[in-house]
Amino acid sequence: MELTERKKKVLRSIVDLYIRSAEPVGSKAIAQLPDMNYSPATIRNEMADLTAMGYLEQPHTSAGRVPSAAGYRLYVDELMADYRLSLDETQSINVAIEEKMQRVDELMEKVAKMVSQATDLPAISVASRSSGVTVKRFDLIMAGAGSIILVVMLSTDEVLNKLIKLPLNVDESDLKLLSAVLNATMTGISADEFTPNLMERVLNSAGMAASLVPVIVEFVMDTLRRQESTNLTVAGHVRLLEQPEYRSIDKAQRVLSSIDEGALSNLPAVMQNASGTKVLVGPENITEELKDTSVVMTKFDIGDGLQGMIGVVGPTRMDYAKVTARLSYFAESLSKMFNKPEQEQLPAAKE
Amino acid sequence: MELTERKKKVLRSIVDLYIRSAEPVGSKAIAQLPDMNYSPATIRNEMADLTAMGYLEQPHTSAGRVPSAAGYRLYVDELMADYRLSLDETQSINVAIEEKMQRVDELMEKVAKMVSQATDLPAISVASRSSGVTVKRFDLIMAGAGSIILVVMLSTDEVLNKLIKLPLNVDESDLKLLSAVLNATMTGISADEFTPNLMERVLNSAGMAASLVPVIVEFVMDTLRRQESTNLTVAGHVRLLEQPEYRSIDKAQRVLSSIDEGALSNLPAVMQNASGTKVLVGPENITEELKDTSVVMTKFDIGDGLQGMIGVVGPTRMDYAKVTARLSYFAESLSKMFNKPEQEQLPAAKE
DNA sequence: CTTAGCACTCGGGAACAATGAGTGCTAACA
DNA sequence: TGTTAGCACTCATTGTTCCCGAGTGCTAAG
Repeated sequence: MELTERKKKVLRSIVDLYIRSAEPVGSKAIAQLPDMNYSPATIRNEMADLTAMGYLEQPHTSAGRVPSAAGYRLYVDELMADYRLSLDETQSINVAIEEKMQRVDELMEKVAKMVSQATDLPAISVASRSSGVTVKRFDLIMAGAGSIILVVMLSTDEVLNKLIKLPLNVDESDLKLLSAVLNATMTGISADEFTPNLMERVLNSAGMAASLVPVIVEFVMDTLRRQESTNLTVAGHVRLLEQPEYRSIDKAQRVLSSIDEGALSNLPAVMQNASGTKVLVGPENITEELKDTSVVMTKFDIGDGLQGMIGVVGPTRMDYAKVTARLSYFAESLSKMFNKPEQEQLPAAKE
Repeated sequence: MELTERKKKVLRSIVDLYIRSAEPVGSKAIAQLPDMNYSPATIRNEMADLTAMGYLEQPHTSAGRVPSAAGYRLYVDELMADYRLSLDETQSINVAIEEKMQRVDELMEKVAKMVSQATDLPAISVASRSSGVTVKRFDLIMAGAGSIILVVMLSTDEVLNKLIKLPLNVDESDLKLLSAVLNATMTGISADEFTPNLMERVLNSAGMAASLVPVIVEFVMDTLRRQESTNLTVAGHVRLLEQPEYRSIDKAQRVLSSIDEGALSNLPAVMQNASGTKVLVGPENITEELKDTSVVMTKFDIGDGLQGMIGVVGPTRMDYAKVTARLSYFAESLSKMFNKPEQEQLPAAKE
């Protein structure tokens, strides 16, 4: 059975009101809305229908109506009006993004904080990688007595290093040999393509510095794997407490600790083949504890084969329109920022 | 007026009981304790005295007594019995510490998580540096078309790097010259010893690669400053909600957000010249919001001029003995771990 | 100095009534 | 046939009252 226009209008109004008030909405309140030219009684009839159809719920006989999960779903998919960001809002988002940032993980942490602040809700962020990472280049630097610095440049242009202190003596030429061997055999190889066989080969041709090889290999494998693992950051947990549905400590605690314990860690997988902004309404969430919690997520492009995701966690009754708008704007601005030609990398030399 | 032995015993018992129950303690409960051979009436008299002296408080006429801040202070300083860690406890702490860790900041994050888990309270951790950090050594690596890797080794033996992409052409020999200049002029210099004068000198002798200098200097200064700034990590916020005193959302929210907003960031300064474990009881805390919250902190040594601090945030009524014991044990184990000869750094080459 | 006894205080919970927002249904109206 | 006014009914919430009991301080006796 298809919904009549009027039913849609009523449903939308109920969700809108409920989002604002967090309290069951009665027929009278709806009837009083400016562009609703019907009496409470008529609205009541519509509400009874919508309840029968599963879009609304009634906490108890003498209370107003509350949207059901199906109601939210419909709202999000069809009914919700676009929210237009005000100039103030876009500006404060832009200012936030302009802050300088360093490494990817630190950056994602900051992004999460910013999103949380912009939405007044806990926010999550992840950076994940579509393709396997490999090493592009090895360098070994002799750094004083018994210290060697290993510098590794990844296929993503990220550079990592490790200080190796070792008791045995190797000299510059040994290192040169070893680094040549490494560059010849181990570049372009992802973590799971590395075989004991290959290890054997490297060891055999490594000469004097062979004892360094296991340390190096371990570091590299560790690094590559770490690059692939997506590390989910959550920021602004506390803001969940501002929401009326979490005024009961028990509930708040359950939700917050399940988040702390990684209940959201499968979100990246869920988003994998989704595009744009995705809304997970209450029961669509995987974990039991989060069943009256919703998640809104958006992807954005970091460049270098890295994909970012930002999202917001909140009560099922959250202002989807507003949240979605802010997230999209954020995502867009971030994409732009990452993909514009890197210019301020090298400011014109002074004088 | 000095406290009699019996008064001390009563006070200690009251605090002990209150720590467990979180509820005002009455004379009867104290009188019933195994080694308390007095009647409730006698205890009442003592309690009246202790109240007059400011060590106890009475929420209302017909309730039991609750320790005042002064009461806790006395308890922590003189009365509290040593808590002995059980074998189970030490073991689980050891297991936690054995986990492998990488960079210092990541490490401190993990430590905070561990401490929080071990104490069932929110935990904080900081690593701070007593002396200024300087650069020990510069290396520049030519990494393919227009890419240069800057590798910097700090006085702390930490190694950092940055990829510089630049449009202009420099060759190996230019880089050699520049790195020689850098090593000659800018090593051993801390962030605030760097003068425009020095910058001038470096620029003049840098030759072809002079346009790299500003980027390098900016990175180095940034890095050095970042090394000095102490970054405070908080973990396990949620556990605060388990405590009965934070069952009121408003209170919990106030405390949690003031923590989130950095209310604890001056703790390192407070600890600076303290030694061992320090307990900050309620009102001794600086921020208004944290006035019925206490903090227990311990220092430990990371080596390389780095100093670690771990601590716990909880209600003023917290089990100081237990918390202190766990913290000290943690601190000790961490110190040991960091300062033992680095051996597994280089496992014997296989075969 | 210790303790039994007792009158007194007062917070918290149970029981109960009043309030009012909201509903569903029926009947009248356009 | 769709809309609306009217009305009886439901039920969560709020306020009131009352009672209970834990705990106290004081006094007087041991």
